[in-house]
Amino acid sequence: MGTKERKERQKSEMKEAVLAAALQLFSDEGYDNVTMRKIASKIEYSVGTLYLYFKNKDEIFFELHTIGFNEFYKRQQLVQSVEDPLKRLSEHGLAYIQFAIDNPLYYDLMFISRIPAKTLKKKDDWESGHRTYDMLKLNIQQAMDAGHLKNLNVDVAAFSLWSFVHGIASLYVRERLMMMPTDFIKPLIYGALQFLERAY
Amino acid sequence: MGTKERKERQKSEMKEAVLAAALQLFSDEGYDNVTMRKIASKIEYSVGTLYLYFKNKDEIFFELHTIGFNEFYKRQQLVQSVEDPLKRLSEHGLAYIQFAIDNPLYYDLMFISRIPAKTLKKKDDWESGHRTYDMLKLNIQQAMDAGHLKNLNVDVAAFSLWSFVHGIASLYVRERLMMMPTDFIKPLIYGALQFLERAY
Amino acid sequence: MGTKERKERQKSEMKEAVLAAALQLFSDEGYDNVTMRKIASKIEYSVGTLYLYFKNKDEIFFELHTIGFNEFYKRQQLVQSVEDPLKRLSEHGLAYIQFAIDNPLYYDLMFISRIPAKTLKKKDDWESGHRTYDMLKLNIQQAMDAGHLKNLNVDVAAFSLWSFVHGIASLYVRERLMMMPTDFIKPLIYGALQFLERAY
Amino acid sequence: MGTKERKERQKSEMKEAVLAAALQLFSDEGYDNVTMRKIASKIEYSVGTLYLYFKNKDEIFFELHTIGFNEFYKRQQLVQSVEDPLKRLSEHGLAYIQFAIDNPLYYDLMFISRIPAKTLKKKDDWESGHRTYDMLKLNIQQAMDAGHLKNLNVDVAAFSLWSFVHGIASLYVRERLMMMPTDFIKPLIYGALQFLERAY
DNA sequence: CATGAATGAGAATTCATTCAT
DNA sequence: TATGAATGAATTCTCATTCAT
Repeated sequence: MGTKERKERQKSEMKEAVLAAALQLFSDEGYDNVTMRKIASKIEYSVGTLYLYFKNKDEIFFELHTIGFNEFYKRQQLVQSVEDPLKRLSEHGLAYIQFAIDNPLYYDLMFISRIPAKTLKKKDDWESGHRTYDMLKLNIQQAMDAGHLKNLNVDVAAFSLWSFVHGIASLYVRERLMMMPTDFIKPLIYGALQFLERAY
Repeated sequence: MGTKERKERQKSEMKEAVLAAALQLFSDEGYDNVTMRKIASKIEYSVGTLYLYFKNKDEIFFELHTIGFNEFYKRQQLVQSVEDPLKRLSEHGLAYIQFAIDNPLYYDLMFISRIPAKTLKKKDDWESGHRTYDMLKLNIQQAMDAGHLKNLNVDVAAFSLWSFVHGIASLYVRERLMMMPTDFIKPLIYGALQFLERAY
Repeated sequence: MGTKERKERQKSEMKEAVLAAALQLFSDEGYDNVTMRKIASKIEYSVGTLYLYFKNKDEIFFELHTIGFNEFYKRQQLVQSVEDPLKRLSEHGLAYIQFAIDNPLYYDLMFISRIPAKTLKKKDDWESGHRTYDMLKLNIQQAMDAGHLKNLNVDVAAFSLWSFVHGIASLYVRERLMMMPTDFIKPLIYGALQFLERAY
Repeated sequence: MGTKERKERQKSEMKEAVLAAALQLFSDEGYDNVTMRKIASKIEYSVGTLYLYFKNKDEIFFELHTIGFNEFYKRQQLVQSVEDPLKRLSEHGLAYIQFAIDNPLYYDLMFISRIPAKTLKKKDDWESGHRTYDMLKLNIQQAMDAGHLKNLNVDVAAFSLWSFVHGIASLYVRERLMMMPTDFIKPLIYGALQFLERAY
């Protein structure tokens, strides 16, 4: 029945609206300063309504967490189609940062924020994080096999690359770059990625 | 008067005790879970007493912020005595990370945490941040003048270096490295700093 | 019209289902922990539906009250067919307790529970309580006329008998006898009734 | 110091005021209908203040429970000084009921109310209940040894006596005797106790 | 200087009830 | 008739802050 479908759609639209509001508030005010009241009033509903869609506050944040990691993993995977190992490595870093630029709120939630302990217990999420790290190590190994990144330990290289892109992403996401003229920021980021390649 | 001085000293000892307790709690329980009551009971005073030394909770954290930045600047300055420009650059990075390792709570507070908006208005703090960044740029320029870091823009290089060390420090401070064996972490960090030098 | 009748029947079947669910929940979770949602989900209807059959939550419990008192009175009346006054008195007590054993939820609701003040206003219910008490007094009088319960005031005797059976029933219903081995409880109760007869 | 003592006294006076208000409300409105707000406003304090004296709502009720059982046990013990076993038994019953008459709110809380599960866990309280029951059985045995209560099982007798006095107390406490003229109630109760003795 | 009592505002969550569909 | 979405008011509990002593 069309009716049933419409209802389903409305329900999921509502959930999305709640999640979007929560994500925005979370980014603006920090995890602990987001109250159910604030989320509710942002979407102009009563507080109780939130509880029709989510069991409790934690669940809202856990759901955002999951969505973020899924999208993250998907993006990272796309890079794997690049043939040349060195180019793949570069694209990998670019994709990482691009994810942060495109989804700064998610990046913050996933990689910077302190997260409520309860949420952390559900380890499934971290898996896509680990899978991504393994993917990075594999790419590094293949680049090494192709004669690059000489005289380096895989773990050190992986950690270095991750630190670098995480540093960039963090500064961008937490707006520590605001001192720079806006037009300047992205060239800076891409410049930094090129800088990194000098070390390969 | 000696009396006056003693009182001053006692007063500042008390403030330090409060700040130390607050910093510790901040680390143990996360920014938002630090309550005035917890700070007070940690130093075995009553809550009301805190208000004799600090106007309010924000002021406590603002003061920590200031202390952190001063210490940070002092540390960075020590490096300037190194003659060789390239060596100086390496030491600069090392000092940055060493600060984070030695003072993870301060690093977190200064470069990662979200700070209540009110606090941020007092811009004085950031000054030592800016001074440090200028110092970095100067060091880079001098390294370039000495023939290193060829074909690079100063701003790009400064941003790259900062990102790199901030990335390392962030991952360390927010315990995103917990997946690694403990003994492994510091070699990894020093390895990463060497990796960076390949790009010089 | 048959249609009308069928509808009536369906309506009253629905009401009964609601009342049964409410009574059960009342027993399982305590009066105040029964929510409309729980009742509704127990009979697998939506909450709103309850309001088609009952004005509000109070009405549900008031109706249970009424049903209980009616059943109670009916049971008590059956005893009146016993010829011998003394035997009739004994049977009366037994029937009282048997009602509590067979319908602990009703007994609780009727004679122990605090009922929302609103409900109590409707005094009709108590009538069957009064009628029963009058019946008891009549039976006592007739036993006296037959030479039993010598030297006793009717009111004192009635109150004594009622207290006794109510005491037993209350302890049973509110599970204050749980310390006793299960098999022991009913013999105890019947023993107590015989004990009472020693005073006749 | 007198100051310290005065503060102690004030503190315990406050606790008592809270407990008294809670007990009254509890009796008037039933356990679950007593809210912290109601208690607070009855003593004309803010809600938060209650939490300075009691950890949470349960603790208030648990404390009342404890006080009640202690007083109860003390009262029951007094009777033991009566020499004559039969007289002692009578006094025992009288003391039981007198406790209920003097402390109807406590009696309700202790022997009639449904109590939050958490409270029940702390079994210490029940001990004085059990000790009292054991005392009753002992007294019965001694009355039997003195030639009374012939042909009776101790357990049956104990249960009968308890049921009887509990029945009276319950009806009194829950105001099921309101249909009787006030002046009539107490004579009725004492009459009932005499009635009971006919069975000895 | 130090305290501890007090509070008002605000947090998460629950629930009886209403109402458009 | 039946529903499910929505809400307002209520619940327990916490906390930064004030203030008389």
